Amino acid sequence: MGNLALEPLDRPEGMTTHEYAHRRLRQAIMVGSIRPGESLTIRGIAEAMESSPTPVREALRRLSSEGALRVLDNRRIMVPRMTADRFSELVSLRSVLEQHAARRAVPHITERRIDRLEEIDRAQDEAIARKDNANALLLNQEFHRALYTANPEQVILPMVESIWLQLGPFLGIAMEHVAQLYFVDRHQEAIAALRKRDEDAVAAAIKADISEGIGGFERAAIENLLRLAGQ
Amino acid sequence: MGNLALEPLDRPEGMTTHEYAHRRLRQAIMVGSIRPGESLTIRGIAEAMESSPTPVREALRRLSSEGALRVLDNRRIMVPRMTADRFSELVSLRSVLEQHAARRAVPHITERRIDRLEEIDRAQDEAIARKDNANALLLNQEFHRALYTANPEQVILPMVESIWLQLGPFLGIAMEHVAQLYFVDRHQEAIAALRKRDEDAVAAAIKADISEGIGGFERAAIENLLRLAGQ
DNA sequence: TAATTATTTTTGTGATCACATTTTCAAAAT
DNA sequence: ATTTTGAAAATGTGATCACAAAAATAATTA
Repeated sequence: MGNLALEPLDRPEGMTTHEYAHRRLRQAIMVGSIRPGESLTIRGIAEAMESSPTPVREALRRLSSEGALRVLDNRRIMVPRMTADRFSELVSLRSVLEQHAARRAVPHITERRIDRLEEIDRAQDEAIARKDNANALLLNQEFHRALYTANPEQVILPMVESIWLQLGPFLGIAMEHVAQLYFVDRHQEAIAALRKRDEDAVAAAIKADISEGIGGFERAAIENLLRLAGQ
Repeated sequence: MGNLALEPLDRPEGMTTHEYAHRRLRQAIMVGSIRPGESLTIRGIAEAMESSPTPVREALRRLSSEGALRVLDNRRIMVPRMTADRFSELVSLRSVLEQHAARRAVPHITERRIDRLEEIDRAQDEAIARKDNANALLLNQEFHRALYTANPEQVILPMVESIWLQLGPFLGIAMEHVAQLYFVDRHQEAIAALRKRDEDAVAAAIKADISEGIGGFERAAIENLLRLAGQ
């Protein structure tokens, strides 16, 4: 079952073991360190994190409820396989969900937060420049998260992150087989729209960001990629 | 912490204890048997279900990831309180999400499934007629679920159900304080649109169904209701 | 050699226990 | 009467164990 590819990830004092296990596995899945179809065992993870089955089970249950893992009939747990249909479903849902999240954020946005968005976008560009795919991915998510969390009432974000989690493993093989993930984004357009508090324009920017970014994978390309990765 | 108000709920042979605990708690929350702000204890639930802490913890973790429960800083677990803002956020997201789910279902709909929708709608009307609020609620959900699951690729449904879960406890107090939950629906309109495979009309029907149904709660009414319930 | 059977190992599951923290409740002090 | 202190109870947490089912491996048979 592999070395889990889990960078240890710092653990704040007082954090419970099950929460730590959850965060660590989640991070690994999010950045594509675990491949679609790979199966995880409770004891294996417990051993890898030097803990015991009980907290690991809690972490795995949470991740399965978050769509990141699938529990099979034999009760074994694996990272879901990707298909072209599922990918299309995920991307179209992501578009709808994030447009809505963006709209609901606009009334609460502050100049201060927009400045932070600029910062994050700059950092992402740097990561892209040095071909640091994993960090570019994380910074891209950080940009979107920083926008949506302007809205103090957060019921959407967990769902958005669930989609990211479900896309993660596929992005992992994409990054492995495509030399450089094609990072186009419409962040500057979104920022400009935010400065004007133009809800429609912000939503349009997010829509374009997604459809031209991850939505750029065409059906044939996905199937080809999956075949390449032996899926 | 009360008697949990958990009707035993039949347990298929071979179902694990943690899954059973999850289903039972989930059902209770969904139909509003557990009040907002009520806190749950691992041992209490374990005792009520005649099992032990381990599987109950797994169930509670899942429910917290599904938005049905909130884990506090003191690690205690409770049903989230409702506020007018949160309610508005939930309903607007529900509208967007279910419209999208409906659209994605239309291409896969069959006459057979539409017939089943008619059946469910009839059953719901009967439940309403005999003032059986809980079952009317469940049958309403069943109607929506039966529509969305026409789409074989299901990433949306868990999110839709997460919203239902988060609205459940509030609906519980609503049913308690408003003699009869005002059940307006646009199911017949949705069915007619489905027969014509008219995606826009289906989405419009769902949108109206939600905004005239649960969306009918006005801000003042919600705050009043919460005060009445001692929230 | 291929298929079948038997054995061993792996794995998920649920109960139990000890520990630390938090909460609750009673007693004491201001 | 209110606050403070202290003891007792309740609670979340994580490790361990026994059990049953499943998977993997070895041995046997056709």
